[in-house]
Amino acid sequence: MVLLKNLNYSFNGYQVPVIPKASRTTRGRGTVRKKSEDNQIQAFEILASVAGNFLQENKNSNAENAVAGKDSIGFVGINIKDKQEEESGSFKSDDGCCSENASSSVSSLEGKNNGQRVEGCSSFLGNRLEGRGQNVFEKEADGLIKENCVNEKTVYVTGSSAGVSKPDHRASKRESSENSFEKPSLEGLIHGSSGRKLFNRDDDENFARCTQPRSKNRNSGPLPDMPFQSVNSVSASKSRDVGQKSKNGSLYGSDDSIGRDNYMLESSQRMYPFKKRKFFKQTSFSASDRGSHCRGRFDFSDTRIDGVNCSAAIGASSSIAGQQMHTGSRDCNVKLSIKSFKVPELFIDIPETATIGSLKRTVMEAVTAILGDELHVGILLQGKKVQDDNKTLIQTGISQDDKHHRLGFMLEPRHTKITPPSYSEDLPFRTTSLHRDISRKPTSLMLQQRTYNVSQEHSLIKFESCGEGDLNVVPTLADTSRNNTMSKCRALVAVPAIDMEALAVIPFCHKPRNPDFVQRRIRRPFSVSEVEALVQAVEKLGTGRWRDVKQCAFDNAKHRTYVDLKDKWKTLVHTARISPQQRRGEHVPQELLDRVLAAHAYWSQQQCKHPVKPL
DNA sequence: TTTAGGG
DNA sequence: CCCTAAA
Repeated sequence: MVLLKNLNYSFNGYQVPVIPKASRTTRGRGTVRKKSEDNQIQAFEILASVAGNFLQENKNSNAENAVAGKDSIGFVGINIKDKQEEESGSFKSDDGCCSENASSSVSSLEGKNNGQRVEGCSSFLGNRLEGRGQNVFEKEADGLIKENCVNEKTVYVTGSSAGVSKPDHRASKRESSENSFEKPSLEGLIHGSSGRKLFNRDDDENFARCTQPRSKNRNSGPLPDMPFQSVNSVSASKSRDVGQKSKNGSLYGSDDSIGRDNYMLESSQRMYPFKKRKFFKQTSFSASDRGSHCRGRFDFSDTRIDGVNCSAAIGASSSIAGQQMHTGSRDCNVKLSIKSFKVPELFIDIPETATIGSLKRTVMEAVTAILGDELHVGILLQGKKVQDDNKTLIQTGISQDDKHHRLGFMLEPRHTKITPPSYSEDLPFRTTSLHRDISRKPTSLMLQQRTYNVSQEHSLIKFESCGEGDLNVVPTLADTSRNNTMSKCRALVAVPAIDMEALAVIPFCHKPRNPDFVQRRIRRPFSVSEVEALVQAVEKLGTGRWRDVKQCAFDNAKHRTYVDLKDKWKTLVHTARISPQQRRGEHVPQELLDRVLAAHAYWSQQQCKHPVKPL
């Protein structure tokens, strides 16, 4: 979560594909695989996780206190016909404060018109229901749909496919976010707003800070006893073109916005969320089925309701595809298919002097953060949070009286964690010339830092105020600790007191918890900055201590695992060995590649000749 | 959980 | 990036 100042842009309806997150981080094509098919809540959670959606609390007029993500995003609604007003009362807050947690309903739609389309409907807090393909609710002429109560965040979708979409609430007076949700193009989506909040952002560059020599904190354990000199000599021997070059540092001068742009482009292109082959075997539809239609059926009790065309929106900004529930004890499968969904509304704060490239990147990060990982899916049943993951749907009563079972999902941050980066200063491998390079960060980075600084001043979050507004929690065994007040209130994006580095830290983090589904992580190319950080860390720690490398240089980059670093190193070595013409992707400065080779050579020797030192 | 490598 | 055998 980042609370930024400067220029504020809000992006409405930035459409993104559903990106389920697996154990670690990610986005991108991914696979959602279901291993077991029991209809447990857990399964629901996973499915739900596929469609994430955040609700950006946007109504806080007080910029200083603006907190994004304090609301969990409620999205998927299954067979919910009744308004949640009654229930929502318990967690509703007049000022949009975090008291109401995720369970509040943003709007309730009752889709009854098959085949009708709804576009740009329902924008609560900037969230939009995305009507794509067929089977979407038609937006009502009067535009009611898009007027939703800001405080209510869950969109309920009726399973039946008949009727007219209609909002139950219409409190929001936001108009700005109206119907501009189609494309993520900056022009179309940005609209200046002021002093508003923040959003999650990923920490692509966090490592950078960690990389910089700072007070020690060696969690990594003892560093190799490598004589500084010898190291130097090693690299020096190979270099002259290696170490020496670094003093120029020109490599960082290159505007990496280019890379960023590519990155964005690439990202957008790889938004494809799942691996078709693995996605939800039981269902007939594939992830590629972008149209948001749902052929699911709801079957509570004995009555079956064909949910053809029930698609509609998934909560706040997601589109749901299909669902199916059976009552029986044997054949009861509940199927959900959540297609793409839109990112609610992103607020970006960026200095006027920022470059377009950095803006793009910022947006990218914001989106990434939102779709990233660390999300926790909550299941709401009749407005109450179901916390026992082990209960079956039946036990929970979800597959019974359809009238009373309003099932909803919400996304919320797992828990916030801020890990100050650490980095030991002595580099056994490099000489000071390197430090110079390292310290010289790319423009974009600087920009970011500034941004962070700014936000730092305004990132005060009040989780405290989350006390009572909580949902009525269905008393269950599991997850209690994790889902108590704190986390509940924090909703998707909590903004803890931030500091430069903390900002970079992903606001929510969670552990993989649904082993049933595995999704491929989205590809996230290493930026030059990251490569630099990696190189530096490896120079210092060697090639066999990825965990330490991770801790030292990428501790805050949750999306980079030590395995990733190891893999990256592997590719870097390879890259360094091939001709520049053969290299692809963002160009890594030759200087860095040289260092890679040098370090690789050095540490290889160290490894082979155990305690022996090279040269 | 980490490493180390192949895929 | 993923998957895994080993450690």
